[in-house]
Amino acid sequence: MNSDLFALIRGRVGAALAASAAAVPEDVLARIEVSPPREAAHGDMASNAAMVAAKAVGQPPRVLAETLARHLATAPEIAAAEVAGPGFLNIRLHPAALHAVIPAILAAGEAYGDATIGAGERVNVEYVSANPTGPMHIGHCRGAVVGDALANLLAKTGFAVTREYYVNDSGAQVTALAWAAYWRYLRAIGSDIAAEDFAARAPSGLQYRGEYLIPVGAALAEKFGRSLAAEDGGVAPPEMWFERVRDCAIAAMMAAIREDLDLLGVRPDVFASERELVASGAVEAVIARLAQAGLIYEGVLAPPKGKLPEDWEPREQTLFRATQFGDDVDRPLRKSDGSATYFANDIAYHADKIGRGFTTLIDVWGADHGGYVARMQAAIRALAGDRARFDVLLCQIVHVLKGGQPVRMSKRAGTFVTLRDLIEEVGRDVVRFIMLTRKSDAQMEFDLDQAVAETRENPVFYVQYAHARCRSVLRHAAEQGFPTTPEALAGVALDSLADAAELALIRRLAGWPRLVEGAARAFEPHRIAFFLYDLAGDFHILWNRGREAATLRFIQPERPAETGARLALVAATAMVIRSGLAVMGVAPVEEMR
RNA sequence: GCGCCCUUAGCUCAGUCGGAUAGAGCAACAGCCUUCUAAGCUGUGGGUCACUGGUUCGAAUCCAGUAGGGCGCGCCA
Repeated sequence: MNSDLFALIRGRVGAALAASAAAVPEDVLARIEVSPPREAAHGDMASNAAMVAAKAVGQPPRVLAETLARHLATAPEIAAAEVAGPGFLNIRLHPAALHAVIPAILAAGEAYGDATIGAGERVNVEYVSANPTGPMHIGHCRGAVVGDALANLLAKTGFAVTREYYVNDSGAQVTALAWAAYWRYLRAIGSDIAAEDFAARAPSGLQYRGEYLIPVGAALAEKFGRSLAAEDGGVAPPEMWFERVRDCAIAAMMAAIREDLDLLGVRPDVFASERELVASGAVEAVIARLAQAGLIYEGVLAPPKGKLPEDWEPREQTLFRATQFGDDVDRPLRKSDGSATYFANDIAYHADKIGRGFTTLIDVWGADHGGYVARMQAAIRALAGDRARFDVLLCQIVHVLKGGQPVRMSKRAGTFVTLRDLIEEVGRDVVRFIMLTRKSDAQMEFDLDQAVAETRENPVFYVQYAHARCRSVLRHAAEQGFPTTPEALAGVALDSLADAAELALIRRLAGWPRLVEGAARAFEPHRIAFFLYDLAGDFHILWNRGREAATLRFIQPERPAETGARLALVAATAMVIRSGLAVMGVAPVEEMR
């Protein structure tokens, strides 16, 4: 059977429509849905087909629906189809059709729900891309998890996914990092130069004062001795030390970031270096391309409307005609010293991705970069027209709560919560799960107390608990001599599964492929978390029924046939939970401690 | 001032390319259980989907405007 029951029935509806009416346009067909009904009393599935197609067919919705219902009633899976409301088709399935979901799951394993909508299209998901200027903190964490889960989701639905991290190892922030590391170096070789005195001598002050650079200073002292300092152990001219210190500092920061990512279970396929990109000439090449296309000019931008910045003065700049591609203003590509802006580098980077053969580019950014989306969109349209699709997922800020109080984070005060701290406090799987319990563009509160609570309030616990219960049942059954392998359970008779709670659980399982596909199309990995929470709820209900009525327990030693059917259902449930957790990058637990 | 995102139950949030009587958890209230399958279970109340207008068979969903919140706004990345 088709392993997506909803897709199967949608096919039946399509066939019924083809048999009842003249050709219906493609765009109308595409709008036909077969979905779970809001009310369980409406049956197993509902379709809007008659309402959607009524106009094209030239019949009132209810009349068309009656015709479709008659055709549908002849389909082997369908027990009844009736018309309701303004023209809904309510479809009731034969129990056997629902039951067939279970062996399909057991046969497919974690691959149940895999789809082919990606058709092998090459997608590049760029996420995290934290500047290599310090350890990762909570602010980076959400984007890392969302990007990683999205990549998993797209891979599951047939896209050829590359996970990429863009290393901003060029520019002012990295220069500031080099100076900060140099200060730590001077301290390491015995200089007592104070932070304020050093800041006065560094071109952009001393921006990174965190203790995490102390080991970098020590390593520099170890490697270079006093050779990077002036005779008196003070600040030497940058030509003497800058590149070596910078490279060393970046390497140390990237090593730390990779460790942090690894703790989180994030392992990018590609680390793309901005500095290498610039060195390769790609930026000048892409500016030349745009110039050739007539999309660059020297001009003066109008000041922002409303209140004028204090230091505003008109300046002539090299501008990209972003307004031709939907942006509000044209955007500068060069600073006044002639060097490229970050935007110019980023255009070159995205052009590079397109050049590597990706046709869908997805960037996961912090919400503070929201104002940047339109110009990047414009640049990509200018370069690739409609040959490449570009989407940005903006991740809103995460507020951390402890004891009901917000945990204030300040780099300067040194109180920011690092990713490592967070993982050590609640665990990697909890971090990943919680980060996916909100739409990415909604603000989120991360309640440290709730994250480790063992109650229904904690979705991680609730879902893991359902999986552990499933596994526990299967372990007990195996001890009592019941077959519990997927192969064995895929062959058992399932007729006895007729309880309302059992059928509700099966319906939920049947919806997994549909959910996966929808989440992938919308780039919304958080839907997986909500689905698993609901699925866990359905399972827990069934489990609790057994507390009251012994005959509803999964294992019935005197009734091997019913037990087999229930074990198959339990095994299928565990499999779908595993499958969902795999997308989220969370490891399923076999038992609760 | 302009642009983007957001506004759904007391709280935190779901809500599928527009679909039927808008859902869940928490909190509140009322019962049950006091056990063994494992950290309780069942039920009830609670909504002008920020507001106003529009599109249509049908709008929380799309469009326009208003109010409130977040983010951003020429050589930071």
